[in-house]
Amino acid sequence: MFMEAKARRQRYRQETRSEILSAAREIFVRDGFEGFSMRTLARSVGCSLGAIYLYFTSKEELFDVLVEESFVHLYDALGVLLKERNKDPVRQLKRGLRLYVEWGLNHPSEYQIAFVVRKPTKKPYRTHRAFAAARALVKLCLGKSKAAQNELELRTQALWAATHGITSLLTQRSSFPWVSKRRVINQVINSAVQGAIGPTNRQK
Amino acid sequence: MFMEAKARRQRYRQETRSEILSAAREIFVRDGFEGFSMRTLARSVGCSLGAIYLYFTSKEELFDVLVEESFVHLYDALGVLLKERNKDPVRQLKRGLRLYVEWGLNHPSEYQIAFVVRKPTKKPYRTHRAFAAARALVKLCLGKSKAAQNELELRTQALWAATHGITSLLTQRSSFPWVSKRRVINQVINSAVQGAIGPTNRQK
DNA sequence: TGACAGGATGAACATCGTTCATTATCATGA
DNA sequence: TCATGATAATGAACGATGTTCATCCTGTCA
Repeated sequence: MFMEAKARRQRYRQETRSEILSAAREIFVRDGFEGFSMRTLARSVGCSLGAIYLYFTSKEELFDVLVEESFVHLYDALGVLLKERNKDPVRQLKRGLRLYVEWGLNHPSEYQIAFVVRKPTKKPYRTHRAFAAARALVKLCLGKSKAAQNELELRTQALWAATHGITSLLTQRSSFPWVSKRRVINQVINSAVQGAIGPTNRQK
Repeated sequence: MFMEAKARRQRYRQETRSEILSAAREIFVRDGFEGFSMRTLARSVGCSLGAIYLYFTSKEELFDVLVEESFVHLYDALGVLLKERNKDPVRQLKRGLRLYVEWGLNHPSEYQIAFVVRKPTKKPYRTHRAFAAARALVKLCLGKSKAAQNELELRTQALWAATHGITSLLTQRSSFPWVSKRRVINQVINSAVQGAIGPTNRQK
């Protein structure tokens, strides 16, 4: 009769917290990053403006949670790839990168916040799981070549940079006269993967 | 005795406009994008807040001019490359891309505004001269191969995307544990160029 | 019933970009 | 020389933003 009250309190608290989050996500997806305001959020939730600050210390923290939540799905999708050991690692790697790009196209606002808007001085998002998956696949592709394995980190970073480039441009400047979004994605990924798993013949 | 006054007016106007621009650039470079406010600008210039709106219709237009000014130097540097016809076009292309990346590293705020922050829905898309320069060099590299030339635009776009990716990441997340900025840049550029001038063996 | 803890409120603060009625400045025409 | 008209410049104001806080309301336990 005394823990019960506290538990119910906490449960209720968690509940309204989720309501705020889902309302925030709806506005965020619909109106984008600049269409979002704490006041419209409060109106949508049906509570006062100050109430939101009882559940989130700031707008930034709210976005952190929102983006982190969204990234989980990407993590999961990429994690599945790693488990399929029987497939050709190069094809797996390309599939993973395509998943990454497509996820960015489907979640432009989240991608923008995670890699663009956010100040890098804050704690980074846990994008490293996706990065780790890429590194593991590159390692598989490189095989037993010692020279290439020594460049594993370098090659993975470059691979990620190129993939991020096309993702960022397609989400941010979708009105650019792309010859074909799908073909450009493939061209970028194929080139980057080829370079990542190729020989270490870089001059100087 | 009558055009003279008008001319002096215009000269003076141009002068204060330049003063505003240079003060704005200073604040912009020092405090970044969010440290910038029209009020601090007015204080720095030594005029009232409203006065700035006599010379620029909005903060956005002011940034447009600022960024456009900065880009001119990049254009010039890349334009020189195109004039040196005797060199190996592949090396020229790589040099141009490295120039592009380095320019981004030296002008992170401008790069961010031009390709990241800015909404592309404003005035119609004006493909940059830098892109045209890249396309011209890729065309040179491709030689007489008809099949490859048909993919000229595709290959250039992918090349730009990869280069933008590393530029964007290095400027935005310079605290990421890059194995070596210089080596990553080279790895990205070498892979992307190799892919851009390679055969057209892409499956489907 | 009364006391108490915690959720919720709405007014307020500081700041932002932008606008506008008003004033100051100054070269020119009578 | 003085009035006129055009333009530069001002500062107060508007609406909007994120955030805070003193004040209520509400439900739980002795």
